[in-house]
Amino acid sequence: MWIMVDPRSHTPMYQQIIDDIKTRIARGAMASGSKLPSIRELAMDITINPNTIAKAYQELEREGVIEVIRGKGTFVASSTPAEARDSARRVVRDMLTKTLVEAHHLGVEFIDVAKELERLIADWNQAKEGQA
Amino acid sequence: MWIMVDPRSHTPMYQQIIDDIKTRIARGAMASGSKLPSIRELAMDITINPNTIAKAYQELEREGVIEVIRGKGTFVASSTPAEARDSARRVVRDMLTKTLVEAHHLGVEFIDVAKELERLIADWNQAKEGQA
Amino acid sequence: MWIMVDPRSHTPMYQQIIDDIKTRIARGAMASGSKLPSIRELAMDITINPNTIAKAYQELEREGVIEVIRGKGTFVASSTPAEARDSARRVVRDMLTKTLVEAHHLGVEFIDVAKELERLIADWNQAKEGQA
Amino acid sequence: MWIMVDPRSHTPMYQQIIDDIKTRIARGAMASGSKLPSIRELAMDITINPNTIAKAYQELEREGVIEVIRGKGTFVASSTPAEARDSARRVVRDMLTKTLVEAHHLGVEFIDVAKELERLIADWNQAKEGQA
DNA sequence: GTGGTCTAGACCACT
DNA sequence: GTGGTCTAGACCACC
Repeated sequence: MWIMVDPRSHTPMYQQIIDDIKTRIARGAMASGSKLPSIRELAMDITINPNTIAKAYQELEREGVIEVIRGKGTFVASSTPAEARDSARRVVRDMLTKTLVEAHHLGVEFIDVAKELERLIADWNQAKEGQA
Repeated sequence: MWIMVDPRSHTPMYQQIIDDIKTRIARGAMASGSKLPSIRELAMDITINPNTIAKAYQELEREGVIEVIRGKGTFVASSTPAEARDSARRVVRDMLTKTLVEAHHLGVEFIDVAKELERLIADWNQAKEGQA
Repeated sequence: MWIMVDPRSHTPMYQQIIDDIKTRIARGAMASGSKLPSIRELAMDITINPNTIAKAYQELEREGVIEVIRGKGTFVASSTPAEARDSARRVVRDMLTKTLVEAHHLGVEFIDVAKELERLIADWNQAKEGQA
Repeated sequence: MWIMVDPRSHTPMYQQIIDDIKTRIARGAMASGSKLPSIRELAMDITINPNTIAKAYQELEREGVIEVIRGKGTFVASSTPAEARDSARRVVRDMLTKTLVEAHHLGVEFIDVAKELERLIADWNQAKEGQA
């Protein structure tokens, strides 16, 4: 796996790995049940401390995004964990609100934010169809 | 001022203050040129160390959100959309992308994200009119 | 006098006044022996606290740039104070060094710094001739 | 590292540290990617509070002069001339103008300022070759 | 009165 | 080990 991590970034490396894997799954690049590289394997690939990978995997498991099967490996979980359903809307709304605040201070019109979102969704869906 | 800070949160307190103030300004709750509470005053109010407030104010000034007038106090800057309109778009797009990734994992449909955004913008504009 | 002071700037207002007056004299806009506005007069003009003006004048007198004649007013001093001669070169060299350091970090070539300096000197001399 | 800081100076200690490090890098005394002393280490050396060093390092990182790698240390950034080439010129011009103003008051001829600058550049380049 | 700097010493997150 | 955050309390410069 060709994960890119930037040690200079202020977001911790383990978080970057989490974000990267979540994005892949979300984009459809990794299907449910597909196998993730082992910790040691991935650590070699991106020359990073295995502990850092382990921490990322641990957190992803905690969030229900991946599943660890002892002796077999780690796999993309089948679907959204049930308990998260409730807070989902709130999380999304908070992120959108932060985006609007930032847009305001950067002088970007709200209408342009909405347009940008629609464009991103369109691109996304198109990419998924391409993979199907 | 009734800023709420959670000392247990993972985002640093000074950052929470920054976010809070930026949100207020973006929402129109604090007009251009209006005075912010003095560092010591705010520190008393939310029982936090003045240095922490000072750090937040300094960062806000660096971002051009507020202005410091020596010996007088700190004030909301007259909105400076700045020259960096290009990078602004990129920032917004990145935030939206992260939101979509998160939405996917939480099982929220993209169409609902778009609807939520439109609802937020509508609320926002309405609130601003209410203040005018 | 039409001094421009920016209360938002991080350089203190009294220092801005000092810099402004020194620049005028250097540029030849104020000749030796010419009278400066009184503290109260200037304070009214730029709507600033008289104490701030007083501090600027005091510092300028200390540096030998202006002279205060009791009951008459304050005037541009005749020439460079004698004692400063020694350290003059060092001060200029330090300022140039700082400029080079900054230029390096900003990615400006040294040759361009030298060219810029020559251009500035040329402009300056031309302006002076225009006034003569 | 043998940084000299004068606690009695009017320019804050953290700024003196910033200036010193920027000068070293510009002079070529510290190459891209080389490691800076850790905050605590440097704090011990010059018997100064670690927080003061931290503030200097943070500002240097903000300016893109150094890079922080979490848990590893801080390193000289690979020279980033950045996109702001335009404003760079303005900064340099302003510094040169201030230098000329000061030179005039100190009785230093402009031609001597230009000569001094050329001498400094020559010395600088020579020193860099010596290190290569 | 305002914000800016510095110290001493603590605790935490990341690698 | 590294840097980042926070506190308590001090002193200073500016207006």
